[in-house]
Amino acid sequence: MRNKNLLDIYTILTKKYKSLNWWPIDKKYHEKNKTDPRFEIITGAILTQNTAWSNVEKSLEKLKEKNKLDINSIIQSKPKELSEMIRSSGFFNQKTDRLREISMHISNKYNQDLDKFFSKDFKKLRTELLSLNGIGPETADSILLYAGEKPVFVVDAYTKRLCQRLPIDVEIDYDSIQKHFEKELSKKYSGEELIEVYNQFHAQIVIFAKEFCRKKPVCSNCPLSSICDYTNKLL
DNA sequence: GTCCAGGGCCGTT
DNA sequence: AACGGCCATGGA
Repeated sequence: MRNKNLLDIYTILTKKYKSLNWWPIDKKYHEKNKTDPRFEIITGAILTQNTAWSNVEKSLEKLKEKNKLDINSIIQSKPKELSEMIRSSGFFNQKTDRLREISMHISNKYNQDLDKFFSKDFKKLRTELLSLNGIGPETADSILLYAGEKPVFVVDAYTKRLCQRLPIDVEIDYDSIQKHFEKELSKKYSGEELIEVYNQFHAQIVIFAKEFCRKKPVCSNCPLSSICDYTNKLL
């Protein structure tokens, strides 16, 4: 049976993983420093590009130690200082440029005001994000969904792998997969609830793929084995 | 020691 | 349009 139903998959994964707190932010830091917590998500989205989150956490801690986790501080920091603080995230020279570029953009065009930034029509905002050097579709969509709370489904390497293995009948490119997920999920959900489903489902897929649907799959005890062709082929 | 992680860009076919 | 090389650290 090809073309697995996304709603079925979501139901199964929700049963297993309950409610995930996927993109934690340090609320206390931002309350104390009167900084915008959404910028921590923007920063994390860039730092985690092809990088383990554990390495990103170290960088975020360093930025917080030095009270630099805000747009203005990033702009004011010397590039060398900044790249040293985010060293643990890897690709630190590029990521320094990328953090500075998006910070400059939000500063120049929105006066460093993320309320203004995110109040823009999110489809236009997506195009705008993609025009920045170093912001590709996944980073843009992570920012839109997790910081902006916009109804945008985030696709990543794990989502692609899941689609190939189950399989889900869709072209394996970012936009096709995203469209398919958004179309299917918005049949059942809407508004705030849809946003929460996008949030949870993406998080579930990442956790699930790390645990079971790895490059070398661990199919024993996989919660999706009953509907996965890949598993059944192996057996 | 090797592999790879919550990508994206740029140059070559 | 598709593909390969490149960017770099730290944990498994």
